[in-house]
This record gives sequence, structure tokens and C-alpha cells, in this order.
Amino acid sequence: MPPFSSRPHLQVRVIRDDVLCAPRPLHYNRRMADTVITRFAPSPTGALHVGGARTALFNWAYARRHGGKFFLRIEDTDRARSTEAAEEGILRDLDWLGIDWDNQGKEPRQSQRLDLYNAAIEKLRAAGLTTTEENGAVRFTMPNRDITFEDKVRDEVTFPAGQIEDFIIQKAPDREGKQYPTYHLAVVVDDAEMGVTHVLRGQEHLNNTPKHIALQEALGLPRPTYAHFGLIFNPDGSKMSKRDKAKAARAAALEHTTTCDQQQWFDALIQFQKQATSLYPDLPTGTQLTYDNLESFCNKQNDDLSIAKSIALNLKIELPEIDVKDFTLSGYLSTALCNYLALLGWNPGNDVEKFDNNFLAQNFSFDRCNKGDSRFDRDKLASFNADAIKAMNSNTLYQMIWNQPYNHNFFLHKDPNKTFGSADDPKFTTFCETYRERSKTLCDPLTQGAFFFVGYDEIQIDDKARKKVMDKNEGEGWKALEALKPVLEQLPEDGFGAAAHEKIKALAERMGVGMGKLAQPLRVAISGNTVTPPIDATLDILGKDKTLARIQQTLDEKPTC
RNA sequence: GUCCCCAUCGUCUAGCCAGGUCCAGGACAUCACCCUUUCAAGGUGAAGACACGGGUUCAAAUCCCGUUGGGGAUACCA
Repeated sequence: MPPFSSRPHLQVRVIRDDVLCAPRPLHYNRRMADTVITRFAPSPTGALHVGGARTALFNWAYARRHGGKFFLRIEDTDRARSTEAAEEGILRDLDWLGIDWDNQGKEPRQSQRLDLYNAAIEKLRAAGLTTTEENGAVRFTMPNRDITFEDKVRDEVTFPAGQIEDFIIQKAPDREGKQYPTYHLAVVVDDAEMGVTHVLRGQEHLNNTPKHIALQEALGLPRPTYAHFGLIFNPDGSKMSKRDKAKAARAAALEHTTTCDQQQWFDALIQFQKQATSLYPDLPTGTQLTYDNLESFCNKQNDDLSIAKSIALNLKIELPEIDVKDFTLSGYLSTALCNYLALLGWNPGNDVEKFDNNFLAQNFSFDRCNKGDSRFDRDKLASFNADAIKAMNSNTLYQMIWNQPYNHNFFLHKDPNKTFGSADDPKFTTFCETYRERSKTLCDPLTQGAFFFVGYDEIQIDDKARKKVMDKNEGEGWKALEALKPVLEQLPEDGFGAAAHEKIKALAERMGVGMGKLAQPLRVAISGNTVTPPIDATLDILGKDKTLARIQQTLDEKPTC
């Protein structure tokens, strides 16, 4: 299965102000007596964040659990920050997560239903519940009484009278004279119009609820059932935000500049971006690197993401994953991400931890939700992911490894077909099965096993490993390699790995040494490093010809003295 | 500042609502040992928490009050 499906509804859509939908009738209260209707209402101002993903997941699960409907709605009343790219990305990410919505292709877009909001505002105005600001913005007058509501995860919540101030429900006219509602008004009108019965959202909205309730009452709209979940934070308790990426890149940059000249490095970075751009179509080209913007980035004067990414690429560090897309590119399975995310705030009890969305959809309930905030632990996610990879059937695993999109990896622009004819090549099967046991992410097989895919001259040779394994003890590694070469040469190509394993074992015995004395020099010769999968599998994947060629090429580099 | 919310191992949590079966269970991480040609994986085990102080009760992680700590809101952002 390809990582992203190409369903027709995910085609690019254009957000256009000039084609406002035909006015819809104001028919609130459409809800059926006992049909659960939930919704996820992202604002397309950025990528889908893991917090948003969890909210979507819970809303989806609750609707599915009760045989109801789950709708998507686009909250694009912030015209300056909403983009079609962001909207498209959010839909694609939800799709990737396995969350389907029941109004696909017909998602309401708030910017196109101004008539609905205007009608509501008129009603409030007629009731004398609004004041108009000098600039034309409209403010709603809060009633002067306590507002109490039942929250499904934290019981009864009361806001004392006078505590919530009057608030703006319609923004001042923009340049074209158009007036957009604020979130509060739009959310209340839309939820009613869509028949939403249950509103599940993050705790950051708890304080908004009295505003929404006051509006509902003033408009004569039904009050949905509310449930507020704790928030998700970084392991250190800070807020999970896109800025974390800039922070991480900055920290790495600052550390790096303690070991080198900053000006020189900046220069190298600028050059690097130019080269990298031609190498990687996906590379951020948004910001052209300059001394100035690099300096201001390092001085915390900007958090430019493409600068951060360029630095990360150059320094070969990983930026923290924040958005769903980040996790996709880092090689996480949607099933593992959903499972882990669901566990942040909900759990089925009985020490059950591993489950899929289907299970969630059958078991999700408010009485097993937690009230507290939680911290996002990448180690645990990685562990879930590793387990999910181990549990995959072979076919799916091959496909996933083969089709995994990458954030950045130098070797990826090499051709894996140099090594494997195709995904059907038995070598590829051995490769996948070998890395299944040792991969935390879908990127691991191709990054850790990069040496399989490149020519000898492109192998990253670890000098330390070479010194330790080859040169030490008067070059015993070189001697071992020389002894190994003729033995391997005699072996058949068919079953090369297993046969080689036998021979190496026998040879080690004859020489009176441990197997490592032979296997390690061999590893270093063929991979440049001391770490590879088991030697038999490694040799099988690489094949006899390449193995022997690499041994010879390595021997050619033997120091003469 | 004001208001709202929250509080069990480092982290996610079970247990709490219907007090005794909890000197608190699981998972991730950590450490040790086993396995082992490297790295993993796997196996076994160890260490590790009821924030604090008052009540109520024969009995409190569980109920009540307070303190402290953390988070959220206080936008013509959602």
C-alpha cells in the first residue's frame, strides 16, 4: 500500500472568496434524537499537529463507537493565515492516519458560509445583545450569570458571572469590505447547523465553552455535550510546537560553531544549500541562506523552518517530529502513531496497550479518559513502531520499505535497483526480514543498510572501526582478511552466505581464535563499519561478487608499513 | 493578577466513582544477567510512585478541606 492514497477528494482544491456558496437555509436543530454527530474542525494555517490528530481520532472513534457520523469542517476565517496547501496537507494526513469522515468532498468551509453567520449576528443584534466597535467589529454581550455545564471527562464545571468578558463575534471589515466571524460565533453556528451532538476537544478550549454556551442560548440553539482532554506536551513539559525544530537546529548550530569558524561554516552552508537543492527536490528552498539570516537565526531573531532544515541536513541531525507529516517521513506507521496517541489520554484498562483504530472505534468511552495533561515520549512511540514493524506481514513490509518517503537521506538518490532487481528479488526478501527485527522505523532498513546500495567508493568508512579491527595487534585484521579471501572465493554463489558462515567458523577454529576475529574484519571490509546484520545474511544480500570485490578493494588500501 | 482545570514510578498509565483483596499492577526508558560473530531482537531479573498537611472512618492511593506544584484561558488566532 503506498503511503499516501490518491483518492479523488484529496485533489488540490482552491479556496476562493469570489465563489461563495449559495446561501443555505437556516435550519438548525436538524439532529436526530439519538444519532451521535462529532466533528473535527481544523484551521488550515499549518500542518496537522499530533495534538490535533489525537482530537480527530477521538472524535472519529466516538462517532464510530455509537454508529454516528463524523464530519470534517474547515475553519478558515483567518484569511491571512489560511492556505490551500495546509488544507490539502491536513486532509492527506487524516487519510494517512486511517481516519475517514462522512462528509468527504463536501466539507463546509467557513469562509464560504458568511450568510449563515450574518443571519445569526442579525438575530443577536435584534435581541440587543451586541455592540458595534468604532471600526465595525461586533461584540457580543455576555449574560451576567454563572455558567455551568457538564463536561464528560471532568464532570461539572462552573464559570462565575462576570468572569468572561464580552467578546468579538465578527471582525472588522477587510479591504474588500467583507466581514468574517470569529471562531466563537462560527463554531456555534456551524455545530448547530451540522447537528453536532458531541464536542470533543483539547483543554485549551475549556474556557471558551461558557462563551459558546452563552451564544447558543442567545440564538436558541441546542447545547452539545462537551468533553475536554488534557494537552500533549514535550518530554520536558514545554509546549510541542514547530519552534522546537528551530530550537533543535539552533542548538546544533551553536554547538557546531564552538568547534569551527562561524563565518566559514556559514559560507559552507550557503554552498551546501545550493548543491543540496539540485539533489533534493523536497529540500526547503523557501529561504535563500545568507550570512544575515543565518546569523539572525542563530541569535533567535527568526525561527525560519527552511533554515532549520538546511542546518539539520548539513549537520546530519534529526529535527524533532511535531506534525503528523514529520512522523510519516521519519518512518512511523500510522497504526503505531494512532495507537500511541490514543493512549495519551485514554486507555482500555486491563493492561491492554496494543490496539488498532478498529478496536478504538469499538471501545472508546469517556469514562476511561484521563483528565491530566501528558508528555509525548518518542521512545515509547518508537517501541510501538518497532513492534508494529515486526508484526507486519512480509508483503506489506516489503512494500512499505520500498515506498517509504524520506525526509532527507543522501543515499536515497542512488538507485536501489543496482542492488536488487526489484522488490521480488530474493535478496530483497532476506534484506527485509533481516531488518524487520532491528528496525524502529521504516527508514532504518535503508539508512542502516545503506552500504548495500552504494558502490565501494561511496561507502562511509569509519576510521576508528578500521583502526580497531584492522590495524590493531600488528594488523591482525588485514591478515584475517587475507586468509578469508581465498576461502570465500571457492564458495558457490548459490547459498553463499550460509556456506561462508560455515567456512569462517571452521577457519576460526583452525586458527584458534574467536569468530569475531574474522567476522569483524570482513564487516569492516564490506560495509566500512563494525555493525551489520548477521554475517551470513549480510553476505547473502550483498552477493558473492560484490563481497569479494570489496574485500579486494579494501586489501588494496592496506597500509604498506 | 483573575478565572478554570489537573496531581500514582523518570514517562504513559491501572487502581479511585461503589474505602479493606494495593507494603500499589502493566508498558516505555534505565540497570544487571542469559543468548550471541558485531548491532539489534529475544529471555530472565532488579531498581523505581500514591505531592504535602489536616480531617472522616475500625480501615484512605481511593471520600472531604487546605497547602504546594503544574497546565490552560484572559486576541478582530483558532
